[in-house]
Amino acid sequence: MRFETTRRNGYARAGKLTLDHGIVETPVFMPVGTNGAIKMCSRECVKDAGAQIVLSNAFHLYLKPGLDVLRSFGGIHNFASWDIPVLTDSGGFQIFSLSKNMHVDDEGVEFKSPLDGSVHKFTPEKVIEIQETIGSDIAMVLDECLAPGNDLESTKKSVKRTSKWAERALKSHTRKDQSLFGITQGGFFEDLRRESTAEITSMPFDGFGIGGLSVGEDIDTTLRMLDVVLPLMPENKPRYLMGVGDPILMLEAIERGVDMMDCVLPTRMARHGGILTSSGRINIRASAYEKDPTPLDPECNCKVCKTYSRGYIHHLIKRGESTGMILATYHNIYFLTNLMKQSRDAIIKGEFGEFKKFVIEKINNKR
RNA sequence: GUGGCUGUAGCUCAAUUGGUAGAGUGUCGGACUGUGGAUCCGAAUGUUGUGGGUUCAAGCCCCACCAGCCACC
Repeated sequence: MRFETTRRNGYARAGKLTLDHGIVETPVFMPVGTNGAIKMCSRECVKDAGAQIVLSNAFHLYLKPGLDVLRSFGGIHNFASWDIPVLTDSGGFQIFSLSKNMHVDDEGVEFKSPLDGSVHKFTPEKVIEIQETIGSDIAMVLDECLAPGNDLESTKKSVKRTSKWAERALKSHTRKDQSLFGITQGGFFEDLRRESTAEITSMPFDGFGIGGLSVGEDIDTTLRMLDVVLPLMPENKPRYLMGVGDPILMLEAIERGVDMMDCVLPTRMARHGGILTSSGRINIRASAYEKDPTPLDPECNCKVCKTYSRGYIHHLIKRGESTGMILATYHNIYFLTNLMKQSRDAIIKGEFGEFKKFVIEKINNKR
């Protein structure tokens, strides 16, 4: 892996990430395909919508189809016929989001499969093994992502644990053609955020994730944490803000120096009729769009917006037609990849501040 | 034609011995951020087929009518 920042505008950066399966221009949005597919979007559509890299998930792929199948195909690229870079999340987030059936200790995480109730144990080493089998271009270490509301003491303990896990992950990682990212945590305590960032970034990872944000806290808190953390991160390595896909928050993150982001929100929302537009989010199910002949976003140049009306997609989504979900998903992915591309262009021109202000004002005005 | 059953929210149905109607679904909004096409939250909706009667009180009891279904001639 090679990463270079080609241009900077304040703290915002335009960069280029070179991976075995392709070059990724940053800032970048990465659509999420947990099970080896972006829901409602074929590989062709994903690429067509502008995605340069996609996410998958060690936790889910390990459960199904399982390592045997992945091994027999020689990894996710061959299995899913994905010829673009793939990043796999470790499953750390699942500890948090599926915590009812999990038990965490210093050794690792024991959990019951939500699919069949079987018991499994993830350790930092196991999660590396899984991701090496998957063969993703970028692997993430196992971390512990706490829910908001944890006190200082338990968060501190969690930060220590995440650091220890990071060391173990580094030691067990063998594939030279796979990059490994560490993940910083720290809840909503500035000191712990600093501590975690210092510890994790002192280790020889290829890049660094910022975890545990956008998990229910308000946006001011998120931004405060970013303000604390980003200046402490190495200039020469990519920074990945995990789980953020709100346009405004993405722009705020880019302004502070974030290079990569992923989120299920745009694709999940699309399936329920949530459409991202340049003048804010709309719910296409609303009866106001029943007879609307205009495109989802009049300012969008994507294929869906050039072809279909709001009224038609309103009808399809309300009827649960997968075609409606497919069209909405395509548009939302296009919208975010396009927003990233525009951000990049603005950074290169040295106009990111103005660009961000313009976009955010437009989104806020219409609502 | 005769006998029986049924008629309650758009739909499918609840409502202990008569005490002034609820649920699911659908509809209309909203939430969702390292993926549940999942889920959650909020809202609206009925002169209980029609017309009478009994009763302090009727979706429940009585009568007539209407509609649908079943059975038998």
